[in-house]
Amino acid sequence: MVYSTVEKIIEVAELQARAGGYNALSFRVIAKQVGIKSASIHYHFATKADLGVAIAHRYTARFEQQLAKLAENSTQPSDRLEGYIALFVQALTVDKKMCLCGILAAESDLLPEALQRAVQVFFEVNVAWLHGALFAGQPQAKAQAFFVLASLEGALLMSKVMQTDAPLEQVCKLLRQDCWQ
Amino acid sequence: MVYSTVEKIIEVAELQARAGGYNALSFRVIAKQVGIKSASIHYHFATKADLGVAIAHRYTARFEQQLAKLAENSTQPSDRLEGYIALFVQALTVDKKMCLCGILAAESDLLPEALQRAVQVFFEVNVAWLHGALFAGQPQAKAQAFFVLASLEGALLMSKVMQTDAPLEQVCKLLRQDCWQ
DNA sequence: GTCTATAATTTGATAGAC
DNA sequence: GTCTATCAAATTATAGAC
Repeated sequence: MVYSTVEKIIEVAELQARAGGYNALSFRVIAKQVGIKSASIHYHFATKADLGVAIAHRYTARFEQQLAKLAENSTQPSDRLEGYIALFVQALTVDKKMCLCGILAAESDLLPEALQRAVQVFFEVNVAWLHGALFAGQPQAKAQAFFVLASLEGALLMSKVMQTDAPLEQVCKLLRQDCWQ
Repeated sequence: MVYSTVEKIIEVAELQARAGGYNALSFRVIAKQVGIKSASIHYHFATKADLGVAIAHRYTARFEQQLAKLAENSTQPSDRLEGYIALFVQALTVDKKMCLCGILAAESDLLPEALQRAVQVFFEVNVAWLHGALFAGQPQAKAQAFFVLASLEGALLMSKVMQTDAPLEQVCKLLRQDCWQ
């Protein structure tokens, strides 16, 4: 796998933001990890806000690809839910990081407007997919979509700070039970 | 109501942290709002980490008082759930801010250790209360407790960034329906 | 308890050479 | 595209006067 400098910057920056949020992003720290100087980052991203938006866009795009694959690989809503859950379990157990847009959403009051909007899109995309691919036709489809996403974001955040997978695991268990009782 | 300088500092700092997280806290900004100089804050809180811990402690203590009052005022689990839900609805619609410990939990990877622990306590306290006051005796009490807290924290975060109360409202609606079906 | 003054560091960003 | 050099501003924190 060959990465361009831009891709490396975004990758490193994403991991940093997923650990400490937007204000934890530092051009110098990113540059050091990429192997360039901080001034060079400005060639690719004029401002920090631009970099933030780029991270959010790539994160959302990657998520969308995975959602599309989930819908291809399974038609059963319960199978799709299982795949959707796996995305959040991976964040916790493999990446050992928050959901990028989860942490940015929490900080959204003080984010640059363009970044706020980019984070908002992530949630709209997810709610729309859950609504259409999991709960289509159900009487409270929209509420169910909110519920699944909210409980997974919240459980991820709890598992991070409580330093145990239990919250996310238990929430997933109840989601599997309750979604189509 | 008369406030000491320490109380004013904590109050202002809490609101700031609930908008942008730990790194958005600025001694100078806090000092200006309180009406003192930033150096004076160090008289009350030696380091920024100490201030962070103080905010989290007061936030958790206030929450605990409200939880105790909820348990006093009602014995019906469904009534207690209603009161519990109201705490998060108030954060969104009155304070128009995140839950302090929700936003700090998201950032927990890069927080000072003492603050990490303080935030962890908030979640332990809430899970314990939900477990005992709402789901006592139920087969999946612990999982239910995780579920209620996670979905409310997540819904709050979604409502903030999507700039609509819908996610929190819909999640609350489903919680009322599903908790004791 | 609060102040002034200042240290030491880090921040995002720019100018201009190569 | 990346570099060096630098700027202006912001950061937490400390020393010492009052």
